[in-house]
Amino acid sequence: MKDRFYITTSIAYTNSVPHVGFALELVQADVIARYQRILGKDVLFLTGTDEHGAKIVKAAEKAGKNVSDFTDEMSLKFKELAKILDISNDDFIRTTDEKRHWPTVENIWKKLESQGDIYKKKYKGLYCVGCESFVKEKDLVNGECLIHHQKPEEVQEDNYFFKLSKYADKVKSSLDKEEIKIIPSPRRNEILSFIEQGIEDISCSRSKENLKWGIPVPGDDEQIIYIWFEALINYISALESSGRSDFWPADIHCIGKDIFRFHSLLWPAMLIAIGSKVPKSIFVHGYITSNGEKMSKSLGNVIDPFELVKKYGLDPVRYYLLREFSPTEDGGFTYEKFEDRYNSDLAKGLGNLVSRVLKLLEKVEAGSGSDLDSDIKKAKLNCERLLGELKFNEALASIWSLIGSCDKYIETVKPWENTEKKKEEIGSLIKAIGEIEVLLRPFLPKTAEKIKEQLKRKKAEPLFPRI
RNA sequence: GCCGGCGUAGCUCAGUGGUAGAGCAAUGCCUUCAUAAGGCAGUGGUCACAAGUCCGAAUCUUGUCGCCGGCACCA
Repeated sequence: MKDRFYITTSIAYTNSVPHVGFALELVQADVIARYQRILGKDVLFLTGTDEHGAKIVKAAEKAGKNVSDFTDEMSLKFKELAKILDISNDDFIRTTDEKRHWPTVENIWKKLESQGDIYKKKYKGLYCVGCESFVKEKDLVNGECLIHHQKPEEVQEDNYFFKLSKYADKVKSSLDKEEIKIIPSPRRNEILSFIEQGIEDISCSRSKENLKWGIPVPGDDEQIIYIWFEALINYISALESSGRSDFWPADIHCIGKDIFRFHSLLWPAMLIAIGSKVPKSIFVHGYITSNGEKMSKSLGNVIDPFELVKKYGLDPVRYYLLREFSPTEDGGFTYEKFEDRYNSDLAKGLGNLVSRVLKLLEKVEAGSGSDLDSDIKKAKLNCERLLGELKFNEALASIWSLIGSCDKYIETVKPWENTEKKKEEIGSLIKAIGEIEVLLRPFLPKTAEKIKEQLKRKKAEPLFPRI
């Protein structure tokens, strides 16, 4: 039986349309998923949308829509994004799905409550009416909320709490022993030192007054399950509701750094509490910045992934996201860089090489050459190693170094000249192109297909017209 | 404030004790099979700054400056 491999992205929050940051997460996860399939694993690749919470209610109101319609619409946008990026996800889960997501959430809640890991406690906090949320003492100036310049009220409400403190040590030991591997490792140190500071129990419900849009606490109509507590469970509810529970534990959760803590502390704690296994690894990618700042609507620097694909095509977008950024660090997006990459790497690099070799092949039959074998082997080994380390940018660079070797080789042997070796030389090149095609499959599946097709038909057609 | 990271060619970065590197951009030469594509060569950096250890430091230590991340319920 094939080894199973379960990979997830985070579930995207549907308070707004998708931005290019989530596109990055999807594409990175997709490369991993495709690569694992190539390795022969039985892969399950999940993505989806996180649709509850006060922010969503607010966003829907602002859009003048009913919350349910609003989230349907937004969720669809994320589904479309995955489609236009050629993401190979096998499933798509929504937290508003009462048939698929809710039962698992309710069962886990009941289990935790029955074993005493969820309990009711009075929560005292400062509530700012303007913010419509609890505020922290340290954020106040002269006892007033900075945004609304008013004193928050002291509010007491009953909330359910999860005994996070009870499981923190166990989570820490999982992290220490790398049962949960955090990539990149500085994040691991970050969470470890955070745990060492001491962990308190976490509230896992909100009163219905403050939060209407969510999953009700089983057996208590006055409370709604806290968004995070419920959202994380998607990774399991998607499996249970489709009869694929044996895929757990996840091999890798791909997430952004903003939600790192929930995944590396709360989630493992919940899993340990219900007697389940913890995820094997958590991969934390960086942010894409625009003009040196985090993208936001108010700054007007948001990059729309749909427009990118429409303007440049699918694979150039995938290529840019994977090649330009260091996978775990922030990187700035600029159209100038994008077009530089496109022209130098795709048009003049890969595209031109395939084109010149295939033009030669149109005229002469290829023999069997092995002049480029050592370059091919080197590229293959480097690419596989780097892909295993999730260094997508460097893995691509290793493929491009093979492209460079091919260009140098052509310059040296001049296979267009009539010599006896011509056939073998072209054969060497065809072998290299064939390997490039194979190596590109996880990254640029459509382009790989095109190359394969052109090799088969021995007919050159431009892959990436210069812009 | 505390903890951690970073500061190397115009840009993106590699380089953990032994004569400064790659890719892109820019320049010159060669070439024409190819998407006005390709190859070669040069240019380009007091490796943030200062002091120290060492025969020798981008690389180790200390200090200064600058940037970034974390310091729980924010999806």
